[in-house]
Amino acid sequence: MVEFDPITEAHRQWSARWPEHADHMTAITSVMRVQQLLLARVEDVLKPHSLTFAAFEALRLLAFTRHGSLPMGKMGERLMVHPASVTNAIRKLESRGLVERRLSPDDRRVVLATITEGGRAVAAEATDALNQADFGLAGLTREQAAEVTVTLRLLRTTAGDV
Amino acid sequence: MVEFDPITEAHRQWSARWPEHADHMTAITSVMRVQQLLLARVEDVLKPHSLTFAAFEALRLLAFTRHGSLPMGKMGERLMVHPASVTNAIRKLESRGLVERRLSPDDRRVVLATITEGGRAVAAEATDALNQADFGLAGLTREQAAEVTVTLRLLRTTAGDV
DNA sequence: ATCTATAATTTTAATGTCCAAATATTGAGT
DNA sequence: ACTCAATATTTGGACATTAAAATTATAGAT
Repeated sequence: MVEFDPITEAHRQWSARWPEHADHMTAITSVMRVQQLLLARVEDVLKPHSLTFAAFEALRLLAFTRHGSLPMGKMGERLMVHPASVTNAIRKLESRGLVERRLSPDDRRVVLATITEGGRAVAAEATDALNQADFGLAGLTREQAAEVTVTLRLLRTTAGDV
Repeated sequence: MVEFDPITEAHRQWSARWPEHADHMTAITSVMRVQQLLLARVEDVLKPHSLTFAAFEALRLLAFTRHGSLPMGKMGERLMVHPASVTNAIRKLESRGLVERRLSPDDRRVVLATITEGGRAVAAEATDALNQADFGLAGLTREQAAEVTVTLRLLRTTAGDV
């Protein structure tokens, strides 16, 4: 709890000078702040499993696939992150033996990341922990959580996503 | 535009296994994605002014104050970032002559960051650029932008913010 | 006066993200 | 076959963020 809300204060400052832009400024600031808060919460939950959120998402994605493997590039698309970030995340998982990398037999430019048995176990435990913690959103009902998604999808749409 | 939406797909996968947690998972993922998109847009607008969003916010905050200066610690509170991040941002601004640092006469533990005339000029230009670009949210009406803020405030409240 | 706990800031080290450039491989056209 | 543009991934560089330790200064208690 903060004595006063910095975001409300920023909106006040902006309204006094550029009233027609204050709402957009505040929306951005809210997104940045919420992301920061939620990421911290989620990573707290994942810490005992030695996973970052990015690593968790990569592992979870592989566990979902039919054969437990996916080309690096496809992972970047699905996770919506830069290819270099995938390289980074997979390297770390590989060093822990949770994932293996091999060249695709079909196209040797392609690197297939494959989840190991150990990786599946860690993914299952971490998933359970996050679900129990409701991803740091225990304070929201399912309806409220869905509302957040809907509102942000509107924003993603105008941003060229979706 | 993506052929299919990775977030919708993730929701489908989650629903098939842990239906009671799918909405919370998707809300988190949406927040992360939107933050990434908006930060990229905002930083594109700021690039010609050689400012990152973090640096812009620090400069803007100083320009708002009565005397154009604030203790480092207070800046961290207002910007809701780690003290080390403030140190980092101010160091960079100082090296460009946009901000000066001096010890507080009242308490010599305190460092006062003070915006210079040059800093005010850059802040004004960058602010104008962001306002013109509606902070990357040109696709949203003021009402829609306000709705984003309201929805996320609900989330911030349950997360102990506000 | 002196000691000690508290406070403000910086430094250091570990991570994570992105971009741009480099490397390797494929595939299409001639 | 041969050339060349396109594709997949990694590497190196620039930043940002955080936690934890170190530094310096203040203020309250004895």
